[in-house]
Amino acid sequence: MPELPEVETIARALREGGRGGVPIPGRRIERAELLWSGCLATPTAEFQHLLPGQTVEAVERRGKFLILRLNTHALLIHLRMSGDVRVEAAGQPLQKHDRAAFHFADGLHLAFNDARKFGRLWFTPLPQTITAHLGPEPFDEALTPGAFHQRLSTRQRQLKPLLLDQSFLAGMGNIYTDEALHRAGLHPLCRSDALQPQHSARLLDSIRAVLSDGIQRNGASIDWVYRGGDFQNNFRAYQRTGQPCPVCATPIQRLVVGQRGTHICPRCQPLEPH
DNA sequence: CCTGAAACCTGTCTGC
DNA sequence: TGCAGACAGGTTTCAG
Repeated sequence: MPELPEVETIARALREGGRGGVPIPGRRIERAELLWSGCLATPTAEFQHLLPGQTVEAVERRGKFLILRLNTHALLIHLRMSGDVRVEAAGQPLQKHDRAAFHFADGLHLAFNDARKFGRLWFTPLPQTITAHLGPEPFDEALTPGAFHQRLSTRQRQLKPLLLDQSFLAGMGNIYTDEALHRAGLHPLCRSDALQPQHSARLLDSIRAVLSDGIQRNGASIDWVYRGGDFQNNFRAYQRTGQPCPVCATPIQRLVVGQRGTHICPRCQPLEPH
């Protein structure tokens, strides 16, 4: 489920509580339990020896990474396609597909659940080395329309795969990319260096608009992967094949771009930008 | 540098 | 009911 708005929603719940969640900053991890060792991307020995006893000092998000800052290290969580985290009372039984559990000293645990086993954990003293390859945050004030246009026009890439490239921009996934391109009236196969400055500005505005909407609605819940958000009720293109475009009523089409299901309005999103 | 395909996995849904 | 196939919110790696 997780793109930037979903990860942001989870980070906020872990940090501040709300939506039934409990804040975890200030809590000490007494025991770390690895239920499927394949999810740990850093050495197991450090994880087992240095993690117990550390206290959660802060919860942050960078791109789609969830970052728990501990005393000397950080725990990074990437949910990939089907990952999820739960905070619950220690008495609650672990669930099917739980891959790791962090037991707090005061009777709570944080469970990392991931049916498809794509998600990963990193336990490291230098979290910035893990996130170093990421491009700018979409809401970074330094990312001006001019700077964004510069980034777009110095590459010769199809727009959709470029927006999905985390080293170009951090946090976009399949849903929000389709939604942003629809709002901007740009075709996913349009070349990034074919955009005029006004197109780039429109795209940046659209990206920020769909991400803001998603965050405001606590993310999107689809299929059996559920988070509790309701942005899925506001999709204009994503998974709306055959349904009318909310702008011009033309049926939404599905195509495949870069191996990803892609949804467009053929009328609002012509190949030649205008 | 760019594109497309395959790989990593399990679960759900559709159609025969 | 069973079964094959398509599809799924992501990322990495490799061939051309």
